[in-house]
Amino acid sequence: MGRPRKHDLDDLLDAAEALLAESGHGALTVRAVADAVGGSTGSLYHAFRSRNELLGQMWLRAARRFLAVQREAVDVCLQRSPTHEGAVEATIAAASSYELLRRQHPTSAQLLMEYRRDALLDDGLPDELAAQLRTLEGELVELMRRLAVALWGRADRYTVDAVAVCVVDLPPGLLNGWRPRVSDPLDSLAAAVRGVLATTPPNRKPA
Amino acid sequence: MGRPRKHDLDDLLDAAEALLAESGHGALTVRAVADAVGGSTGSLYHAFRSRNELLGQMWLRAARRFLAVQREAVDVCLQRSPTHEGAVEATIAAASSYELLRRQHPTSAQLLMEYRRDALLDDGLPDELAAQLRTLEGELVELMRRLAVALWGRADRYTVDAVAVCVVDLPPGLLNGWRPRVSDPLDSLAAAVRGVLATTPPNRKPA
DNA sequence: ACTGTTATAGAACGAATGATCGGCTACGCT
DNA sequence: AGCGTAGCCGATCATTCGTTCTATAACAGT
Repeated sequence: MGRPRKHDLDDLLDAAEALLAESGHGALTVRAVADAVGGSTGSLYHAFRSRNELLGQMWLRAARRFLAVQREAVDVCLQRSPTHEGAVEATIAAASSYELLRRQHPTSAQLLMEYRRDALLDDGLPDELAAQLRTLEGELVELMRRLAVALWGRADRYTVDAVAVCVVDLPPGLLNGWRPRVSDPLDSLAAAVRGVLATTPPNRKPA
Repeated sequence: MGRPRKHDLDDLLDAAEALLAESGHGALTVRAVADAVGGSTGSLYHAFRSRNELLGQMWLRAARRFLAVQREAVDVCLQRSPTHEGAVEATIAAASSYELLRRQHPTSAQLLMEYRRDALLDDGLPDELAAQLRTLEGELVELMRRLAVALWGRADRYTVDAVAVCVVDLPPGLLNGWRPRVSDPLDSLAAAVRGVLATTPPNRKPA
């Protein structure tokens, strides 16, 4: 019962992502999002409690999309070849999955690569949203632990740290396209990942 | 002639950097900078034509500091050992020089690692400032060309691109300390640089 | 047709922003 | 001593922000 929605919630998040991707952080205002979908600020505040929650939902959706793509890429690689080299390729695939996401959801990929969560979101998100973000973060850690086990047979904080470097720290700098590249950024990323994996953990060499 | 300055221009830039580093992009307002040095907004607008020029000067100073540190690190390495391995270590030193800068000017280093120039500065900077930024960028390219020559004997767009990956793209993600690290980030960086350099250029292997 | 519920529209509000302006102060020079 | 210049101060401007508010529109159930 009640009046039907004029705009899907996803449309609002799409508009917000598009504004962020095309015009930058400063252009992402409540009014701009409302105008972009042909709505009003009032109805936007009926869909989201605050601007911060809108940004939080936007981030959560992008992160979910990313994790789904990354999970599948890792699964395929690990299943195809359960050797150490297979695990290395799985880690490269995990790092490269930003590029896969970009094909499906370009603005989501750009969002995740260009902005850190803390820089975009303020504190004090609604409890449920904060809980979902924590859950998702836990799932990402779990995926990294699986990679660590596949690589070195154990998932302690050293090995997981090395995987995190490859999967979290490396990709944004290498795949975000602000600098004109002549060679394929994915090649650079793969080389960097191999370099990091080859030197960790300290007392173990790849077979 | 004229009244002497109450606050050095560098003090204003220091205050701006400190605000940016400690409280983030949103806290860097004209009033906040003026308050931080115990001055007024009016006198700040006497020192800088606009907020944008203040940010531009801040960026320029940080970039100059960075290039100076990086230049010296590269020179020392290249001079000590003119072999290919020496050049590799020089490239690692260039990439690691964010860490050196952090010791001398912590907020400058954080500024350069955390914020992209285009994301912080608006267009339409004063001509002289824009020219100085271009000049500095040219000097950075020149330094990268020197590294490319030391590494592979030539500085074409492929080799310079590879050096740029190591020196420009890799360090911010690996050295910016938002994620708690257990192993030394500099080790990860060195490993990543070695990985990238080992796979470029396509038809050349390290001696 | 009436009622209840939900969504929308858009004006309005207070706070904060970048920028401007006129009056004032402290110095060097003659 | 008096003047010109450069710098400082702080009230003030118009604008824009996130948010709130009230009235209205569109549905479902009876």
